[in-house]
Amino acid sequence: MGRTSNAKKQLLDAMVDLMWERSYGSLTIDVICEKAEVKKGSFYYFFKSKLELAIAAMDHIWIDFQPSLDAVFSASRPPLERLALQMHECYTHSKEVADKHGRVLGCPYYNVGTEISTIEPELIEKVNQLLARMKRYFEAAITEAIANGDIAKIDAKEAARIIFNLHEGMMTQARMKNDLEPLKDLPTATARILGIAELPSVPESALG
Amino acid sequence: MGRTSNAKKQLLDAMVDLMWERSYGSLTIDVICEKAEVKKGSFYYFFKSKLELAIAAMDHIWIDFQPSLDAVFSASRPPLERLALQMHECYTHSKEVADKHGRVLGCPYYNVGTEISTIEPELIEKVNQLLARMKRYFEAAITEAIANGDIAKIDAKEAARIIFNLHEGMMTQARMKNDLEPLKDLPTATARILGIAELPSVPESALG
DNA sequence: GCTTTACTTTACCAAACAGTCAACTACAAG
DNA sequence: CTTGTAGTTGACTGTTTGGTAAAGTAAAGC
Repeated sequence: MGRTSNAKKQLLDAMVDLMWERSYGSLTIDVICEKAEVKKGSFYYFFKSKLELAIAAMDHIWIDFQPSLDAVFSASRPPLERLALQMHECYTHSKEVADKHGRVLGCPYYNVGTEISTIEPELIEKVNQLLARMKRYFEAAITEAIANGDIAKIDAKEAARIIFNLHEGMMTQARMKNDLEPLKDLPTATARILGIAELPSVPESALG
Repeated sequence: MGRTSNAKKQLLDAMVDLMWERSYGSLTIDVICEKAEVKKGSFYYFFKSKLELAIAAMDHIWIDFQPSLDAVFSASRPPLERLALQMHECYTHSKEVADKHGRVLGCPYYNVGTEISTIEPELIEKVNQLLARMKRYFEAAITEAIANGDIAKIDAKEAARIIFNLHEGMMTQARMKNDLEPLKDLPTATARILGIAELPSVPESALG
């Protein structure tokens, strides 16, 4: 079967970091290869272009990210608690990333999606698909909260869209200002949109 | 005083369009010059780099945009009506832009701000400054609405941050999906955050 | 240990690119 | 109408870039 390699994974990891830390357009094949410690020939052995690597990198992020989303939105938790935890995790996870990268970075999907939406149709399609998948977690929790009578009857799809876009808008704001403070508005804002005084507090058992 | 020129304005206009339609990173000096119908030598006569032009282009957008902001947030209108009109204008203006450019483009400040925030400190500073200026319109209207007793006493700065970021998040979503529908959630969402059933309707005299 | 196959490496090319410069031109003001 | 000045032009340089291809190498499987 020939020799084995981890160059593909190294390229994906490097691409994820670079797109997050910088931007899609500012990256060159040489820069990606240098960060991945892979020679250019190997790059073209595994990917036919920067675009193809970027699309694969988006899936790569999702595979890393989904387990924590599943944990936060676990059916074992009451729906409003899931949302409260997500808003909390958004802050703590962003802080971890900021500590690791020396800077607040926001949401990689929104960052590159905004940048390339008019330029790279295949990439924006992938980004939209993954963002839609993420939004469904919000929608399911809201639908369940309504069914439980935790909140008044509202349009769950609409509320999910609003909360999700607010979420992303705040992440973007945090990136631009290199400051985590905007994320602290998330629980209050979510509660307001759901028409309740405040979200339930996050149980200690869910933290750390 | 020597010969006159409109090359500088042509470059600024071209840069605004290109950054909005594409992205900052995807632009080369040659592309900018071609769109502006200006030779590269003239580019370097007026600007020392793409970065410097981009910074000037941000101010250029503001100068075009401020009068309409002033009109929408006119003190002659009740504060909640200003917000209602702004949410309405956000849709109609985005539609005009989409008709003209053949695509939904979102907010130029958020677009390039997201892209370059980690790369070009001078440009992100300019963007943040102009976004803060824009946010003040929201904050003033909310403060006045509270003073008038139109809405309950809430933290006006916080509410302005939330509504503003939601606003920008929705514009970004509209760009990514190339679809104006997300913007229709704005009036409902704004009302929820202000803790009222709905925003006042926009008087016909304010339209068109 | 030999062969096949999966991957690596280096050197290379052509195109795209940022940035410069000296010669040139239009025009405003005296 | 002439002179100084603001702006224009195109040709040029060196560098960075995407992309290729041919020779080389490690290991999996027989």
